Amino acid sequence: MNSTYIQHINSKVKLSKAEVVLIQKHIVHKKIRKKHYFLQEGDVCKYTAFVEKGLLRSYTLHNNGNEHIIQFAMEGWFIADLYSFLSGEPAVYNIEAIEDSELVLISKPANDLLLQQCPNYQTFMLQVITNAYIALQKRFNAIPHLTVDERYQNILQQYPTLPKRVPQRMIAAYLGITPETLSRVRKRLQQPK
Amino acid sequence: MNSTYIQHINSKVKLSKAEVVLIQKHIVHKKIRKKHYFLQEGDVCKYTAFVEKGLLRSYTLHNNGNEHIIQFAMEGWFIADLYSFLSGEPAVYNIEAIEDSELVLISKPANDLLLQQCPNYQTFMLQVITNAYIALQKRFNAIPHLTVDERYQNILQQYPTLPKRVPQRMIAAYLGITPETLSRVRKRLQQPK
DNA sequence: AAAAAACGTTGATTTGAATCAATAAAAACA
DNA sequence: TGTTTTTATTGATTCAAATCAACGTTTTTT
Repeated sequence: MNSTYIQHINSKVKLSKAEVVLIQKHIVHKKIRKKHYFLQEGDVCKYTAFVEKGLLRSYTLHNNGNEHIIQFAMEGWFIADLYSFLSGEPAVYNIEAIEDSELVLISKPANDLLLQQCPNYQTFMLQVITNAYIALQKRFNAIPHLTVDERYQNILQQYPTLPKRVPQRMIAAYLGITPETLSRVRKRLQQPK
Repeated sequence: MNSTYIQHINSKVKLSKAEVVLIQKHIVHKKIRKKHYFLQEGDVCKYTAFVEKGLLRSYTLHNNGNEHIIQFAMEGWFIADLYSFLSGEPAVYNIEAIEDSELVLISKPANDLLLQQCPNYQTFMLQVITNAYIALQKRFNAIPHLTVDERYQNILQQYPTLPKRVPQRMIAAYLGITPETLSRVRKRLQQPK
């Protein structure tokens, strides 16, 4: 049985057996435990991680010490500091496992090689990054014209399991509001009208 | 002399003469006048536009009637409703020329063909979309922890010519603030301390 | 060139979320 | 299992930006 990662690529672009072998040769499986860091701000992001199992988050810390969560990555998602990965500059994001997780790691050299030698891999990556861009634009677009209440409902709709898997304060940090405000949002939404 | 568009691609990936000819065969040059629309919300985005000259903006309208500007696109930038372009669904963005502009249009069929038949074109596109993603993430990341004043200074630094080319209220709409607030920001920044 | 529309500034008031603060509840730990 | 640490809720207060409003200026239109 192939890894979830290969299956995932194969569901988007049809891979030959040779391509499967090539990809398999260049990826590394890794488990990471809850609360452990996949990446810390200041380090170079040496790998892109595909989440086979579990849940991680990327975030930045601000002057005042509070966090802004950039992304939650669940099964089937990628997570990395893409700029750091591509440029070799120090990362600006921290990436932490929220649950015990199983990752597939792709190093920069492996990624370069696969992009060059496996056209289907490049096609796949173009799809992945395009989807990520569209999703981010959609999220970005929602900020100025939706109320906080609507933004919370949006995220619930998009990730119904999220409240069961992450503490409320992280959802607040993702929405860019304080935990107190989120608590009040939830209260408002419980008492409809 | 090749079009700016070909030069632009060629500066990122080395194109063969055959590739240049192929690309040239599949692009269309178009001029668009100030205040005219390249795309209107509800229509399908049939083309991606590369800006050879001029300046455009993409924006959405909200209930209350005010605009949120998603992107300014100057010389050397792409602009489109990417989701609509790729999916064929109606666009959610309006794209309007702020100045008389010269565009290179790439249709969906042309794009598909070039991605398939011209590996360098695919490599180029992967770079373009990756850079766009990183830029958007950076912009997104700046929102929660920078003050409005800092965000205005950021955009000035990034696009020093912008205030000369677009009305102030559009910069406000880009920053997600009201024109009144931007006016006050500018006043504050003029009187240092 | 005159009229109309859009734009930018300034002031007064309102408002939604942040902050400060205290307490209860749940989770992590030793 | 009991203790400590994190998390969630609720209330009071503050604050930054939105809104409402008025007015002069610039730009566009005819």
